[in-house]
Amino acid sequence: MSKTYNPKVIEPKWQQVWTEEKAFAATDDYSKPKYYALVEFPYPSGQGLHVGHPRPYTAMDIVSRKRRMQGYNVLFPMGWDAFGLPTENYAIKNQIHPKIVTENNVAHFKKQLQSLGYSFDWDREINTTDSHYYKWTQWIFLKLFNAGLAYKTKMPINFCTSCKVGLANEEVVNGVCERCGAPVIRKMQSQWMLKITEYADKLIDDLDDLDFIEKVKVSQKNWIGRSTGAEVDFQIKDKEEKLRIYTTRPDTLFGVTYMVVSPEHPYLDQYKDEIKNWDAIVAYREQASRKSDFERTELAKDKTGVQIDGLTAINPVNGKEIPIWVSDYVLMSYGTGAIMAVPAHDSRDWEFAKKFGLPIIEVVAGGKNVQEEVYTDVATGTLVNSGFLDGKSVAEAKEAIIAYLTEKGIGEKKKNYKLRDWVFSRQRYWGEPIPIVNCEKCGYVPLKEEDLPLLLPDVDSYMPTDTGESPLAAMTDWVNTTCPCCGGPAKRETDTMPQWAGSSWYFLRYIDPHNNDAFAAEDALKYWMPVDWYNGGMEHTTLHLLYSRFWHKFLYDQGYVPCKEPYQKRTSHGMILGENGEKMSKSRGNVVNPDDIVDEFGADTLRTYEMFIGAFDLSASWSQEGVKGCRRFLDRVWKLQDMLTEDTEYSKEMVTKMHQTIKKVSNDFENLKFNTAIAAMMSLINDFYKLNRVTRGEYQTLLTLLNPVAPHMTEELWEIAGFAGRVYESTWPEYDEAKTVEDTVEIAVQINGKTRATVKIAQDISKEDALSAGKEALGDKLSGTIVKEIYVPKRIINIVVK
RNA sequence: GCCGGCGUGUCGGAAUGGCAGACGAGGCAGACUCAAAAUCUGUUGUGUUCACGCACGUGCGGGUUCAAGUCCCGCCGCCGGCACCA
Repeated sequence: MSKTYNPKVIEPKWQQVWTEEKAFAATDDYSKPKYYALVEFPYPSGQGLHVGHPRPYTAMDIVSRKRRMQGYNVLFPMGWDAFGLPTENYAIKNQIHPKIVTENNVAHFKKQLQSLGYSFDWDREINTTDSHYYKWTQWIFLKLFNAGLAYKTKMPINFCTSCKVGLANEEVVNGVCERCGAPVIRKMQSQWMLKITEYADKLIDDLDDLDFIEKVKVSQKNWIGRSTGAEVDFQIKDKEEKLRIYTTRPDTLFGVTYMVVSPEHPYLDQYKDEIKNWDAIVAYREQASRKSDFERTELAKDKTGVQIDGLTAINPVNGKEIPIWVSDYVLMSYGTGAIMAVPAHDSRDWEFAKKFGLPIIEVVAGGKNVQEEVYTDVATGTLVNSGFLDGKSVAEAKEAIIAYLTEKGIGEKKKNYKLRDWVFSRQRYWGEPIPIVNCEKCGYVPLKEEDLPLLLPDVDSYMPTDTGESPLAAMTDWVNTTCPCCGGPAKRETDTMPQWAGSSWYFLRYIDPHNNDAFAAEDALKYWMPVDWYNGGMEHTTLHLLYSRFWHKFLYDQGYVPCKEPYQKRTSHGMILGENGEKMSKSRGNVVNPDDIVDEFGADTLRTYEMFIGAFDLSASWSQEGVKGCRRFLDRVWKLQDMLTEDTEYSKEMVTKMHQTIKKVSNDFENLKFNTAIAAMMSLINDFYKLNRVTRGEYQTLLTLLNPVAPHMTEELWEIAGFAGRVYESTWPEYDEAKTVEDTVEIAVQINGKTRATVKIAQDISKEDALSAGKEALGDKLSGTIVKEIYVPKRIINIVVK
């Protein structure tokens, strides 16, 4: 009898063996085929690892282990995305330096991850808060600055009127501060911005050649939101200046009945003296400043606005005078901050016009009465009430009006994006300092490359200031410096970078993590890039994934990386929910700690369960009973050693099943269908139990197939059975397609689509023979006139009768 | 609100348009045991029938097809993202 399966002993044993043997180190042997598998590095929070983390990590660990057995030089690294708001807030609250908090959290996370037996190459561990790392984050920022892609502008931040600090969106709950409950206002602050919009077209167009799951591509395209329309100038009556608007529907220009400018539009201040209801405008502006863009445009059930008394615009195509309103459904950050309103054919304009009793003029026929229902269909309508555009389709009218506007010099074709430039400043301590100084003479001056890294000052106090500025602003010794350009007095930038900065290029650093002369050596980049497979959460699709593609494309344009896209393949995993089907959270009391599962059942059971829990891309609820089932499966595998025979071949009863299982597991691992791969292995083991026998050949194959999922146990069993070497350095099993099919198949025989019998026939039988065998199986159930006979080989026979 | 996704037994979930419910959990029964647990074996969608069967079944309402969980149209419900959480 075998000894009992004890993961508490064998798991640490094998983890130590792997470390000693450097089993999973990526080598610098560039003659071997490479495979770069990447998972999103975690934010080391105080809560420690969550059962959600092991899902993607185990999945890519499986892929990595399989690739090594297939002969690849695999890079599968791990690191820490350690700058961030929660650490800083925790540090302030508990009076511990964020650096210490981070060190503790990282140590905890690392211990937890190591207990799960991942095949990470720990020699390449990185940490975004390490100055040897963020030196290069700052270096990339300087390159962006020098290329004109970083600039400063006034942007609103959330500001708590009581705490006097800038707040993240997450810290604002229903318009009030999460900590103190005081109202939050939108305060204008000078901010660093990155021109991601300059890469908008490339970020959309280059998606075509990438192996990203479709919903990721769709999300990125929608997020960038490219639209083609026109900018048009409307003369302001009795004024020099024109009001420029952006519209995606220039074809509806004859239907304009009013215009709207955003509350932040510069013309309001400019024409202050002529605006008769200035007080009302100011009051409205104040009210709008309390809302986020999201509240203004999307959640607003009721449109609000004020008509500007004193300014009128003139429609350039028909000379009509039209009123100008201020409303917060128009954003300064999209288009030109002003719109022409065509209530008949835009639902927001329609709601606004209905609320304020503004006229609605139909210019595209095809809908119902536009006084009662807006008509926005662009595919079928025909232009009316539109002078020279009458009778044209929407598409024709668009083209004609753009040509007209261009010719007359009153407008032009214009592409626009929903994508906005990236707000790159945070008024926070715990982030990468922005390597810029502000010199009275020279303006914003970048630090010299040799002066990097610009270290985050190591101080005791990093409390927020009450002006909304970064805590760094209070550190005058650090702030006051000299200009790298003229040597005169200058002040350092006190904002820090957002957490997204460090994660925008981390995959490059893994390639050559100890290099002090470059973020990575050229030949190493050439060999390892691009990342072959990157798996991460759907929640990172539009920010992290887009930001890192943007930085990579920039580095490519500057000649620093060898490929224009960082990731060849991108997949996503679903969330692990609590036992009650809700998101796991402390407040809901449904959090499962992976340590407890490892302690009670072992890491191999946790890994198996996380992969078996359901379809990898869908969310799944945790179930303690399900964990037990996976442990039972591993116990059954363990006990197979008592049924082992000396035969090194597959037995005749099992040969088809073996080849089928190798095929199924191999393919399912590639397609992230881990649940069905494990189901196939369970079924295989059930068969061994029925025979009460497993040959050494079958056993060896099984241990290899199962190794990526349950690496510790399979290494132990491999050693006990006396197979040569280690499983991790063995070869992935092959299957013979011809041996995956039985000679005969049992198929259903239907009458009018309803199964009435089954029949066992040779799988390569002719249609005639199949049909007659089917009819025979049906016997006297078959009656009436046969209308049609269908035979789908290996699938079905269907006889249609009347 | 906009964008994306998901609705299948008691539960987690399987099904290139081809016998719905693989695999696991739970239940029931048997073996082992003084007994229980563990383990092993069998069984398990609903209705109806002594039974062979038959009928009904994939959120709801229509449609396409020899054949629909799967494709199309229209609803309902739930989940995720929405730019300073990461």
